[in-house]
Amino acid sequence: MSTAEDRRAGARHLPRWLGPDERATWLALAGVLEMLPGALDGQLQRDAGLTFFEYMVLAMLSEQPDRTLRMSQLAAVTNGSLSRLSHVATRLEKQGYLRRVASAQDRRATDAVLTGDGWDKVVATAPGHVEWVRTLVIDPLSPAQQSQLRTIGERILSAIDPRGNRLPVGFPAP
Amino acid sequence: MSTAEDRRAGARHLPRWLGPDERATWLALAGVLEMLPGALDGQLQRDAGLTFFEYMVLAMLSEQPDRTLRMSQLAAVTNGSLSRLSHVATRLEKQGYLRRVASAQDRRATDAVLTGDGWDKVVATAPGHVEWVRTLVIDPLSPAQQSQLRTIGERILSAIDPRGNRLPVGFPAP
DNA sequence: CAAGATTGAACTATCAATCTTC
DNA sequence: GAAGATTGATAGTTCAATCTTG
Repeated sequence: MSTAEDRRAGARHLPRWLGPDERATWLALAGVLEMLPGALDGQLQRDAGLTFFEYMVLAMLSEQPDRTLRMSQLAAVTNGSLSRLSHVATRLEKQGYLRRVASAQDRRATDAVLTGDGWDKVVATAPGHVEWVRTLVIDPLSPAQQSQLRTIGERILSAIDPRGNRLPVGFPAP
Repeated sequence: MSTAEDRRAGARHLPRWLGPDERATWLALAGVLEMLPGALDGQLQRDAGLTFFEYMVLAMLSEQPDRTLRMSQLAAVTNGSLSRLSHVATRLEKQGYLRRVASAQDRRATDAVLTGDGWDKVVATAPGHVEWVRTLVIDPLSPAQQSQLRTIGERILSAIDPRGNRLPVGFPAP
């Protein structure tokens, strides 16, 4: 048996609408989703001519002992698709910040390697970027809130991708 | 007096690097920033042929008593730029979901009005979208965490835009 | 057939310039 | 001159198709 609302909405179950508190939570997060990427891209674009995703690619490579990562692993740690990474790698390669070399072990695979110029770029860019991240995200939050945000973020990520191919790689500390 | 690190980085102050906890917090949030928009867009694109931003535009209009909002106000409540909204409004207008009419009071202004088709589109789309939002962000969190996320999100938004032109408008409950 | 990766086309967003009205 | 809004060009992302190797 179905209700009038079911048929109107084409839903198989009565939709569980968000309550006032849930709605406020969601709108706050949605606001962050719309605003923060632009704020991050803006600083990096002005100061370094990089997008946030491009910076993350270079930064994640700079964390590796040999400054090298398989394309598929690099995509995982930057939370991007392989296709997106491939396009970005083409751009970064043209700018001389990384190069791609065929893997010796698995001949399907490609390794991305940070060049000397790429390393210098990260070293030059990281301080301003980290300052900006502090200004927008870290400093406005108490240590308790930072801890809460970490847990909350990890839960949401698990809901999006239960497999969770996110590797424990680091943030640049050159 | 400046340190070697200052000169190397071109920084005027010693960069305050993120500590391990801060770094984990930031990486968790950065992961959400990269993954969640795609997950939201994916559901809406498949089920309704809409982007998340397009859905928000229609949903915010559907909240208004007269289903009408000034373009600049609509941009504010959807956390988008006026330029972005203008392009999106052109697309939505072509699809018949909204129309734009010159304001009577201020002849510089334009009012966006949700059409009957636009209303129907929101009614048909909202249940599936709300279910997906529940699955990804509400249900994985305890009520306490939801409350924390709201406060945290609002703090970050204040850091990005201290003026905070965000209006108290609602979520669709058609 | 699955995994790793790349490519081109279509789409979306951003930026600067522009126009009109207050 | 500033506010409200639009436009065109540029740049970046996504999607599906493709290719090669395990």
